[in-house]
Amino acid sequence: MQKLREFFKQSGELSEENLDLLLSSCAPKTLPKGQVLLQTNDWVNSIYFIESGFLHYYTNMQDGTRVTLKVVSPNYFWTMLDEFFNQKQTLDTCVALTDVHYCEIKRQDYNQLKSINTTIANFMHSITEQILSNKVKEENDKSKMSVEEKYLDLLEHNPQMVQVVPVGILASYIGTSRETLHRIRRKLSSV
Amino acid sequence: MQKLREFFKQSGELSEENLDLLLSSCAPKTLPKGQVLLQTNDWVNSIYFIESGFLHYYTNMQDGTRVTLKVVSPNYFWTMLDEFFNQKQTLDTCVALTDVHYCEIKRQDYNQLKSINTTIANFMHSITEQILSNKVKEENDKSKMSVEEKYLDLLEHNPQMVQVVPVGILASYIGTSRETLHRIRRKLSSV
DNA sequence: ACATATTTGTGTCAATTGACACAAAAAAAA
DNA sequence: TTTTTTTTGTGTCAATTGACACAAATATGT
Repeated sequence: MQKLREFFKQSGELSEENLDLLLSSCAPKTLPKGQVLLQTNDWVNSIYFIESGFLHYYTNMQDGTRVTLKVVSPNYFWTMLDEFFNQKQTLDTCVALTDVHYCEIKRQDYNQLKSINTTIANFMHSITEQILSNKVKEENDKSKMSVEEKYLDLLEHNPQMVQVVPVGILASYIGTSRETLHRIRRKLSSV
Repeated sequence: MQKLREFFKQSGELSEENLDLLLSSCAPKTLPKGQVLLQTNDWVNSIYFIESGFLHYYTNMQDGTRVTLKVVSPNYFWTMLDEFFNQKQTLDTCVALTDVHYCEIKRQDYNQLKSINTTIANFMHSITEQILSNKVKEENDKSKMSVEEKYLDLLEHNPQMVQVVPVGILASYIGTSRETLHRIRRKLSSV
């Protein structure tokens, strides 16, 4: 849980005591490559923090194709937020693209944490605010970029993801076809 | 502030007393059509709740074009989140597309509210969680839709916006060109 | 190590899209 | 009301893209 500890530390000031309280609700786990984390009809009862590896979060379309909603990278909190907060079953799927080490926080523990003391509650609220503002910033930045720029941005900021994740999934994540992404890569390598 | 009062009421249980405390930090204001709410180099020090009218939130690109980041509709909280939470100056612009009635909550009041009592603090955290999960759900839903489906979805769920907002801005919001959106409208009206 | 399954690289072709240009209509300003 | 500005509707054309098809290369499982 080393990376999660770091994440909490740099998110704000927190006594060692409170930090330990937080971490005591986080259970370290492992998911081998190819294994399912969540799938259609599952209830979503946890938040996940990825310590290492990549997850593929996608929708199964009626025609059998998959639309990538997110490739989850290390050092991020992730869950199916609508389903988690509003206690719904999901229609989507999340599988491990590589072996994954993660920490799991169950809804019950998440809610309990908020009632331990106001310092922890404030800290958790501020993390939620940061996740929200990062999310929106990320989305805004993307809407200014072409497909090629999005790919270059990934290469720059998350090269490991480009190496590890199959091109078809990358393309779907960026919002284009496998062939178009391939054309971009060919062009870039020829220059 | 009638709509904001309704919004709070249906977001959770809150005594009349706490509701009044919340509303006492919200100042009702008016912005005439065409007026600027926020522009390049402004500091973002408030959250806004739109009671009526529409705002246009966009980026000014280097080549002079504008990329629409959001058309803000009534009954939503909105601000430039990254700039608000992280106290930055913005590079973007937000103007009124129609006369707008809104409520303003300043950062100072927002932070003070959280310290009044735990009920209010919990309530505010849960609103942040709802905004976050709605945002992500909205984004996921959109990534499954074609341009035409996005337009039909707007027609169904926000017809007033389609009526009031210029086609060029709608197109940019949906992520396409004015001409393509026009082709879609022509096709739909001929059927 | 071998057999099987998945992913990649590539070409062709049809369909979609964006860029440009401009007249008509509508809205805003004077 | 008249003038000016903004927005809309439309056509043409070139460029980009997605769909399909398949061989080569990798990765996976036994």
